[in-house]
Amino acid sequence: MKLNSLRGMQDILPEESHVWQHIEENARGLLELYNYNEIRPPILEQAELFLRSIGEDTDIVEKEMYIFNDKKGRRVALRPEGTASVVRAYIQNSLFNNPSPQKFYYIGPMFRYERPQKGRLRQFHQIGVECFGIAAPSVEAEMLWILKQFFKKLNLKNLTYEINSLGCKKCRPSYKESLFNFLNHKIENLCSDCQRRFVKNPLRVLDCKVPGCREVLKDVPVMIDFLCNDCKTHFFGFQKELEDYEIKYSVNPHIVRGLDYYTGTVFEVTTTMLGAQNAVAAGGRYDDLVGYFGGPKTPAAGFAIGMERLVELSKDNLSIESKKPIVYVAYAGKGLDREVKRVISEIRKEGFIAERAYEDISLKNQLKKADKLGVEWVIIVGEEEIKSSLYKWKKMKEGTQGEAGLEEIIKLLREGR
RNA sequence: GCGGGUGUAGCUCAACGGUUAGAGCACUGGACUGUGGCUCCAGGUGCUGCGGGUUCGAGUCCCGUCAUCCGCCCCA
Repeated sequence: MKLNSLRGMQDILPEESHVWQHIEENARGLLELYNYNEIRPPILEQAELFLRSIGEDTDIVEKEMYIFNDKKGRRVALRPEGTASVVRAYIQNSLFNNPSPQKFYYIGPMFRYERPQKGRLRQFHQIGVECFGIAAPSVEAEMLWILKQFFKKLNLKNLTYEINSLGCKKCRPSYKESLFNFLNHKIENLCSDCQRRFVKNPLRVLDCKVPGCREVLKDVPVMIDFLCNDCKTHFFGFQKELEDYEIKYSVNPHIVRGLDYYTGTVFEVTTTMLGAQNAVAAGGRYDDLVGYFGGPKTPAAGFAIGMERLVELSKDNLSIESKKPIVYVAYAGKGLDREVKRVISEIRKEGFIAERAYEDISLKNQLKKADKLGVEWVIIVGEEEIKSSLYKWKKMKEGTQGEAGLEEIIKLLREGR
């Protein structure tokens, strides 16, 4: 019986994991410069955490959650996103008693039970960032700035920055009412999906791509026109900051986001290079969520980057230093294992990735293996060499070889690096 | 959850419904017992995704199923 990985769950093999490591190292380095520090919440949480934060009527909760009962019958779920867990950790550990702002990042797997396609998997990975305690738009503006820096480091081009404001508890209801009234007598003109959306979550109709719906939506009221004074001030302040950072953005009133907890600012970074899955990073403000979960009323904002999409976009324009071995230590003759271990361990001590034969094979085959590994140097240990304390070295590419003591060989390796 | 494409060796792909299913690359060993690449030889390369059906005969046609890819929904 052949065992395969589950649908939508992929192995990240060494060749690609080097790209992942490169991206992750860049992300950590950059985020820590902005005083974001890593938090590692569990991957499994009480299902209710997600049900309540993301929203019962969202697609994520309705059909995409990995949710099941554990041995004690508790409802648990694999996290479909990171924010809810970080909010939970923030409250549970009373981190609101630490000086504000509290800033976190995480890198790890998320799970959504969806139909896989290009750039979309059931287990996927996000780099997520959350900032608690600051209401000013400078937080989310800096987030876009960080994203821009990050994408620049990874050599990514052709990215679009779009922003919107979803309003707050005060102003969103009047907008929703206006939207409802607008759509209510045009409902026959909407596609079947939108008719369903209209009942469950009318905001969703806004980003429908069906031409007929787009036509209906031509003069649809937009949230921005309904923002209360506070939200308006915040949104304009946000845009002013983006201009300070010289980030080219556009206001897209149809961005609604798939999670219910967003308030005010939302943003998306998209590309045209990934087929239907165009969002590379997205986020926004969620000023009510901490309070909703019983913490002190705390403004917050965050975003997440899709790792797989990032890897897909960047692997071709990054030159990742290969991690293949530089040196192969071969032996010629029997009973030389101790000496090989001594030599190779000296070489590794110097920081060179080194490989050797682990079982008794001919020198010829060792050379063959060394060649296939693409090593630059082969050091040959034999009885003669032990007697003279001089080892044969061979530079594979040039085919040159010579004899030298271990000290001198290490010097050669250093020079050749 | 819905629609479409594709399933043959580890990989890329051939084979009119008709012998024992092939090629290239990769892999392992040898020719070459202390020297890789080139060449040659030998060799695993395989329940043709799985299960039914049609047929004298199915890798090939039909149905189902699973997997995968692409799209829809939605999202990172």
